[in-house]
Amino acid sequence: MIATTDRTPLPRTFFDRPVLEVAPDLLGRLLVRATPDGPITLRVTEVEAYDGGNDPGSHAYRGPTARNGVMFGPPGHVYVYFTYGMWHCMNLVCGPEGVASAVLLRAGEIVDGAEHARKRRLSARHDRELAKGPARLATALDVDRALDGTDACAAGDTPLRVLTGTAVPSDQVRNGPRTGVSGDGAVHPWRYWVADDPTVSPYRAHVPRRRRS
DNA sequence: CTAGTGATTCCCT
DNA sequence: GGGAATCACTAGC
Repeated sequence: MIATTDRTPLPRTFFDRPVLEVAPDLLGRLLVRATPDGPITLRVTEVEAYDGGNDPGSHAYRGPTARNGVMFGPPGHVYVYFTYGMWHCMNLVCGPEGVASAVLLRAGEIVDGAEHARKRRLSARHDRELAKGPARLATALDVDRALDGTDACAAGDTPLRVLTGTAVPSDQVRNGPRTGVSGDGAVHPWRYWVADDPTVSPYRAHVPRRRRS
């Protein structure tokens, strides 16, 4: 008997838990994004946890700002930030309202609507590279700051939703240091990925860069 | 395959 | 002012 994929939306209670519980539990879940061209479905294969005010690596570490306000709101909503002057990255807010933790979606496998994703990811040489990395994932799914604050648990005709999918068994979950995180936040092994999955991004340690003259 | 570097702009200090 | 939860491209092994 082969398990069929569960298309039921994840309830808000799924996200209203400690972020270190939610992060590994998101692997294998499905993200459905309604793009202007058509729907794209992504199976989540790699994430990172950011533990709000306790975590020097988190955008919320120094309190609420114009950028990170959504992180302090209710769980199950989307936090999108702009970085490196070019890219967007997408998170799902966890924990109760007032607790600013979130899970960064770092990579995934596009299981439906790849023809729409390819049009925005022209440099991808294989479909497994369409969403291999957080900014590639956001680009493939046409996610930018306009989606910041979107409720991913809402019913009806929404731009973005998270479905139950098929959770990855715990013996196939791996974890290690977070990619690109500098300073004291780098010590936590809060990156989680699916073992041996070809859509998981390569690990890159943080490298301080000097500004060009 | 790995390592090095330019691109480009928002946001906080 | 200058770093940033990154990517794409190049050189070299």
